[in-house]
Amino acid sequence: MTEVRIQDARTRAADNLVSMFECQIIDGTLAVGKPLPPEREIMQSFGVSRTVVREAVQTLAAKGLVEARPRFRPVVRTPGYDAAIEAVGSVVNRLLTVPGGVRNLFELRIMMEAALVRDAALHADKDHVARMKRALADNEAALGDSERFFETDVAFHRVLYEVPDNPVLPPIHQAYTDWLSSHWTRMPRDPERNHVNFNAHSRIFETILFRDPDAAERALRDHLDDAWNQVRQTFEVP
Amino acid sequence: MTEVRIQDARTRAADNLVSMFECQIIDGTLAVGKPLPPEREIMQSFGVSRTVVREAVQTLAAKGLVEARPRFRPVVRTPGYDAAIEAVGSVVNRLLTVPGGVRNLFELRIMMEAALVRDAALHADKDHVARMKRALADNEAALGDSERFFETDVAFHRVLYEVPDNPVLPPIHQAYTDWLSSHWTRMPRDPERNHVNFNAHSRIFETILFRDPDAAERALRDHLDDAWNQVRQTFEVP
DNA sequence: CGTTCCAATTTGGTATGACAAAAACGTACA
DNA sequence: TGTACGTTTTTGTCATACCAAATTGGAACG
Repeated sequence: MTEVRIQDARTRAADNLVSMFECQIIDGTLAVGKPLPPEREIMQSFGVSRTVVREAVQTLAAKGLVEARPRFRPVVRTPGYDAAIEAVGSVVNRLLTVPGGVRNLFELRIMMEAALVRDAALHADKDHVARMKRALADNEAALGDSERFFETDVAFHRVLYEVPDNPVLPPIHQAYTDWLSSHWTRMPRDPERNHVNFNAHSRIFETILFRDPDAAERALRDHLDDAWNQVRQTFEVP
Repeated sequence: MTEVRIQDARTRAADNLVSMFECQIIDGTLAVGKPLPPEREIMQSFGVSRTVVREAVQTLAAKGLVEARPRFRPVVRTPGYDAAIEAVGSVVNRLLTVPGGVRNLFELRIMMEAALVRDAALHADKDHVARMKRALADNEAALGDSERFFETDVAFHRVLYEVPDNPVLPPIHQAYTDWLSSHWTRMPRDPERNHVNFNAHSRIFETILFRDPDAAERALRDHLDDAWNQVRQTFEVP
């Protein structure tokens, strides 16, 4: 009985296993939500040791293809854009520590949200507008409570990511807030700033209502530039 | 000698090790480019078995924090936005297989490049314009060679990602082309389409020269929408 | 017939030891 | 000084063992 060994000296068995699993996950042989076979079963069917199997599974989990809670069987993760975001978490966190890292990411966010408000000004329908209006009302109601104001602030911006109806966008917003929030929360919260931010949100909303993309972009850039200036001292040491 | 065990029943030792390494990498204890300590040394200093150490290292590699060539010591990777892109590769590939996955990603690209040409029309300096001009010339020179035309096509678009001078953007362009190229290359290449695309590029370039962001965005959207219509039949089965 | 509860079994997490092959190292040699 | 060779590390993999937690199966019970 000759074992089929796809393995020369310069490839790890675990990596091959990972590739196998990736294929089986993509083509549906391993169905979403279903657990992987037991490790001992895998090692038999692939003719490798359990060490290799475990390393492979660990890698799959790190890549975000399976969800592996300790002591439970790893289950094939439902393909979602949030998994993708999660997979980059570690690297991004590292990038944020290098000089200019936060700034680069924040500028990307500005650019993206500028595009989003333009899109909203042109294409937002009644439902989107209603959601924005509601988010704005929540925002106003929380003017006195800085903690809640932060939440409603995030929620207002999130609506912008929902307008184009592209499932990639909301997870991106989630990622931005996750990654940048630690820098934001260090910022001193005072009610006066809440008012400034709320007014900025109102202006953005108005420009969208007026279907004026240029004004919308300008309002948003003013808002985020201002926000950036508030936060920059927190971690920039010039 | 009491071992310090940060470990209750519901956390894996390997995961803790990964966290430790992540911290040490971020705070510079593990310098960039330097190899990790030998596995046997790690297992002693952390009081875990080699199995655990190997799983941790494998995970670090999957996350893109270290580069682990087989048989070589894993070296701490230089923090780059390309590493982040690479980390999501597996998940994205999977997303591209689900219905509408390619379309979602392509629309994100359209939105982003629309923002980029607007920015270029407003802020591109002489150097950027020169690079675009050159890329366009290469593009024209390759009109007869579909293989080379594709390369110069990509190169032209890349310049757009270089204008804002944000190091996040070029890797994003790289990611787009990596992820979508497999779908593009299946498209029939005929010289006539090359001409159409070249003309579209020319138009985009002109509008940027004229400092007309609206026209630039329109030209780019026309270009990419057209490209999308060409590719859609390749993988859409309506 | 359905539910609850307990024990037996399975399975994941970890440790240990072993070995081949490749890399790193040091030494002798040209 | 530079190169070739042999020794020592070190990685990749396997086999085995053990514990504790999770799963399973069935018995007891309502």
